[in-house]
Amino acid sequence: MKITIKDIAREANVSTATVSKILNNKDQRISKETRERVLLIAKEKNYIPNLMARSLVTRKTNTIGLVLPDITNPFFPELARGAEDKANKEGYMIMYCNTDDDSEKESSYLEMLAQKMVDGIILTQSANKEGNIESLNKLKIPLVLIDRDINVKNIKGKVLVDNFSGAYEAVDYLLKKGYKKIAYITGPLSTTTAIERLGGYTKALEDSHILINFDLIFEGEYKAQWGIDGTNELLKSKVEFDAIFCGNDLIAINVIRTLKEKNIKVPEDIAVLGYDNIFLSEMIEPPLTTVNQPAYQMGYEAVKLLIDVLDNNKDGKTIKLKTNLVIRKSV
Amino acid sequence: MKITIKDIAREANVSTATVSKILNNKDQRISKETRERVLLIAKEKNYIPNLMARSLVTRKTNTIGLVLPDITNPFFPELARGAEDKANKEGYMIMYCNTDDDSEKESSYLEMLAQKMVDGIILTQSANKEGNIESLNKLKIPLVLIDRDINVKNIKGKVLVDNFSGAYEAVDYLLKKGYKKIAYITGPLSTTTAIERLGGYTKALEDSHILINFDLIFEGEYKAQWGIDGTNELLKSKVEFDAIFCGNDLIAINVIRTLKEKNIKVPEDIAVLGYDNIFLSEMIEPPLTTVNQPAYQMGYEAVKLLIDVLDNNKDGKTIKLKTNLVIRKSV
DNA sequence: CACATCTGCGAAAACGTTTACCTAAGTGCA
DNA sequence: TGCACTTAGGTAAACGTTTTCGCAGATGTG
Repeated sequence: MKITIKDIAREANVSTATVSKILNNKDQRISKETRERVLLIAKEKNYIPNLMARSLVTRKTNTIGLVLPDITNPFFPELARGAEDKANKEGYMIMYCNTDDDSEKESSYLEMLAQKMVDGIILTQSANKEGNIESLNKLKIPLVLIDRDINVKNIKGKVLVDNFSGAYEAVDYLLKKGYKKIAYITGPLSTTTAIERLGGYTKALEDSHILINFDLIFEGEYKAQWGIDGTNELLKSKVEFDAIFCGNDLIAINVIRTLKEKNIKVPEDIAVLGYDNIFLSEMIEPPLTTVNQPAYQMGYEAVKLLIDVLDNNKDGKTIKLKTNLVIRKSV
Repeated sequence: MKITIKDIAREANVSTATVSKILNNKDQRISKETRERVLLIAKEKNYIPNLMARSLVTRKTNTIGLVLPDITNPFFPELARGAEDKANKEGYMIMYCNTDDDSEKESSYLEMLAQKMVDGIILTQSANKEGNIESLNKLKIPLVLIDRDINVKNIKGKVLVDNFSGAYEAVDYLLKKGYKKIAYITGPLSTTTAIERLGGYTKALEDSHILINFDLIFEGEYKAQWGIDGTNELLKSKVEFDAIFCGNDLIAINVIRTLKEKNIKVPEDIAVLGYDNIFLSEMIEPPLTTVNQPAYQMGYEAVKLLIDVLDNNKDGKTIKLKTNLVIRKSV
C-alpha cells in the first residue's frame, strides 16, 4: 500500500497541513523537533509524494512536452538531449512526441499534452497549415518554438538559428572556391528553415552577380531518401552543375552516396555541402563540409527559456543562435 | 478559465456524475436527449478533461516511462520511435529519460517516474550495480526490460534479442571467410548484451577449433570514442589480427575511420564487422557488414507487452527477437 | 499591567474527477 | 391494487495534496 501524507501525520501526531509544510519546506515557523520527527518518519516509511494530487492543487506538473518531427532524424536526438539535460537539472520531465511533420498528428498531440496539463510545450512546428495555426492559437499552454519559426499569437519565446546567414556563408564559401553552378536540394519550403536558407542561397549568388537558375533548385523532404531521389532528379534534368548545397546532412550524405554509385567523385567532380553537422557527417567518406547548427544548445536554451517564462511569467524573448561553417573534405 | 465537468453539469441541469458517465460512455441507462445535450455543451465549450484529477481516482495515468542510456546513440531513437508509435496508437504518452549508463541517474529517474505515477516503465538497465537492483526491487511499478537482461524480481516482461546467436553468426561468417585472428572490441561487460555476444564470439571460435586469445579482447564503452581508443590500444598491443568484431556500429564506424587514418585498408588489410545495423552503417565507406537488431520492433513490442500486462495483469513473458547478418563491404 | 507580536500548529476548503450506492417515478403483471 | 422491476439520474465520498486563515499560548514592550 502506498503511504500518504495522512499516514505520516497520524504517526507523528500532527496534522497533514504540518506534514505538507515540512516536506515542502514552506512554513519556517515549525519547531525543530516536529520537523525532524516528521522527516524521520517520512524517510522510514519511504514516502513518495503523489504528484497527481499535488498538481491538482498547485496547477503545476513539472512536465514539459517536446514535440518534434522525427526523433529518428539525427539532428533531433541531440536537441532532445539538450532539452532533457536542462529539464532534468531543473526538476522537470519531458514527454516527447513525433509528428512526422503531419499536422493532424501534431494537433492530436498538442491536445493530449494539454490534457496532461504539461506546464509548457516546446515545438518544432510541422507543415504550416491553416488549421494547425488555428489550433495553436487556441492552445492555452505556454509555447516555445524551436528551430522553425511561425506566426502565432501566444508564443512565449523562440529559439531559432540564423538560417539565412548560415546558408549565405555556405554558398559564399562555394563561390569563393570557384564553384559557379550550385544546385540546391532543399527541404520542404513550407518550413521557415528551408525558406530562410533559400534566401541565403539566393542572396549569396546575387552578391556574386550570378543569375539564379531555378532549374537548379529541387524541393523535397528533410529525409535521407530525398538525398537519393533529389540527386537522381538533378542528374536526369541535364542542367549543368558543379556543386550541390543540401537542405540537411541527411540529404547530403545520401547525395554523396548516390553520386559515388554513378562514379561521380566528390569533391573532384562535384562538391557537396550539408547543413546541421550531425555527428555522422564527419564519419563518412569524404567527411562532409557542412553548416554547424548547435542542436544540443538549442534544446537546452529552449527549456531554459521556457522555465524562465514559467517562473517569471514574462514572455516574448527570441534567442537567435549562430551557425558556423565546418570545413572538411567534401568541397 | 478552464471549464470543468461542473460547468457542463450546471449548464445542462444534471449532476456531475451524469456528465462524467456520459463523457466516459460508462452508464448506458441515460436518455438520449440528456446524452446529446451534454455532449453538445461539452463540444461547444471545448471541454478538456483534467487528466490529473482523473488519474487521482482511477490510479491510471496512461503514461509510460522510457529510460534509456542515451538517445544520442543512433540505436535508441529507432527503439524510442517504435515505442512511441505503439504507445500513441494505444492512447499512451511517453516520458523519456537518459541515464548515460549512470546508476545514480537511473535510480533518480525511476523515483521521479514513480512519483509521476506512470503506469509502467520500459527500461534498458544501466551499469548493473548492487544498489541499483535493490532499488529496482523496491519499485512497485510494472517493469519491462528491453535490450539488456537482468535478474530482478518484479519484472513483468522482457524484450530481448538473441545476442549469443547474433555474435556467433557474425564471427562464424568471418571464420568462413578465412579470417583467423579476430579481435573483439566490446562494450562494457557489465551489460548482459556484451557478455552474451562475447559468449557467441568464443563459441564460434571454439567450434572452429581456434584457441581464444584474450589479448585480442578489448573492453570499453558502447560509444564512438571507444572505437578510436580501442583501435589504438589494439594497434599498440602488437598482437596480430586480421579482423575486428565490434560491440556496436558506433564503435565499428570509428574503428574503420581510425584504421583508414593509419592507412590500413578495410576490408583488404583488416575486416571490420559491427553490431546493430544503425541506419548510417550503410552510408559509410565501405558500407558496414553488421548484425541487424530490430530496434524499432523492440520498442514496439516492449510497449505492446507492457500494455498487455497492464490490461490483463498477468506477467512473465519474455520475447526474444532474432538478429540477422547484413552483408555489405567491410568484410 | 495591558497590549501587541510572535510561535507553532490545526481545520477545512479546494483542486476536478470517478463511482458505489441510492431514489423516485414509471411500467408490467397477477 | 399491490408488488417487483426498470429507467434515469442524483448524492456524496474518495483520491492525496496544498494553502488560507485562525487560534492559543508565549514572549516582548512601554
